[in-house]
Amino acid sequence: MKSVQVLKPQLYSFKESLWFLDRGFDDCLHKVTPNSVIKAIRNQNEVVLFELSEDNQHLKINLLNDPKSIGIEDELISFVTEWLDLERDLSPFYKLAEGNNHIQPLTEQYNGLRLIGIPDMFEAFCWCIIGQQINLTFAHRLKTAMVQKYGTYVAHEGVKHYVFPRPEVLAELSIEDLKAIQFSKQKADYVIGLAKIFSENGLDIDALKNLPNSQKMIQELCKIRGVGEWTANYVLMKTLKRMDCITYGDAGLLNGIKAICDLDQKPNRTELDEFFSGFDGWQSYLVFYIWRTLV
DNA sequence: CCCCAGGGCCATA
DNA sequence: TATGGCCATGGG
Repeated sequence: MKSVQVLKPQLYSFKESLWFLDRGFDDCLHKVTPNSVIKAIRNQNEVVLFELSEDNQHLKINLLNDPKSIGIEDELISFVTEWLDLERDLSPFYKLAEGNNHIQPLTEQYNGLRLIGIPDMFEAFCWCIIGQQINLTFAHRLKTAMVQKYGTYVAHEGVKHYVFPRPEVLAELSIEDLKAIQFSKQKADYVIGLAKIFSENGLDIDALKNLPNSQKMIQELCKIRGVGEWTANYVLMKTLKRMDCITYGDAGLLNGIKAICDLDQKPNRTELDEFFSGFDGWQSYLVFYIWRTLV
C-alpha cells in the first residue's frame, strides 16, 4: 500500500478538520472515523481512494486502492493541501481576533481550525443549489440521493465510496429525473443548467481567477441562473479560496452571529458588515469559524 | 398548524 | 428598485 505524508503546519488541528467534516451530518462524499477520514477523488479517468490520519508532525495519506496513474502521490498531497487549506498562515487572523470579545473565544476554542474547501467548482455550485432554502439535513439527503444515483464509486471492504457525478452525466438529465429524488423543479432546473455550462466549458475559470477582485467575480458568477450573492460568495470561498467572502443572507451565519453577540434578532446587512469590519482579508475565515459554532 | 431552513427567480407596480 | 409569492420537504 502506497503512503505519503505532509508536514502539518503551525496553528493546525486535524481534530478540528475531522469535527467539521462530520458535524453530525452524514456526508456521502467522505467517511469520518474517530481518527481519520476516508475519501474518494477522481484523478484522470480513475477513482482514487485514500485514508487521511495524523501522527505528531504529519498528516498521513494511505492509498486504499491501486490506481494506475503515475504521480498519484503528488496529486494526493496537492489535493489534501488545498482541501484542508494547509498552506495558509493563520497567525494574522488570530492576531486580528485578539482582544475581540466575540471572536477571540472562537479562535481559542477552535484553535487550528482551517477552512475546508470544495476543490471541484461544479460540485460546490451543485451543493449550493441543493442547500438553498432547505435545512441541512434534508440538503444532505438530496445530495446523497443524487450522488448514489448518478455518481461513481469504488468499493473497499464492502463499503461504497462515491465521487460526485460528472457534469456530462447530469447535463443529460430531465427535470423529472431529479424531481423523482425530491428535488424541486427549480433546483432541478438550476443543477441541470449548471451541468450544461460545465460540460460545455461555458465557464472560463482561469478568466474568473484573473479578475481583479472578488466583487467582479461575484458579478460574473451571478449571471448564472440559480446563482445569487450567497452562492457566489460560497463558491469563491470554498473553491477559489477567496478570503474576503461574506455569505450574505446565510441563515446559519446570521443565527450564529445573533447567538455570539446575544442579539434579539438576526443582524441586518449593516450590522453584518460592522461585525466583519476590521477583518479585511479574513472574512471567509470568520464566516467559517461562525459556522463552527453551529450545532 | 405555524415558522424556518447555509436563496434565488419572477411577476407586479 | 422594491416587494411578495413561490418552490418542496422536514424539524421544531
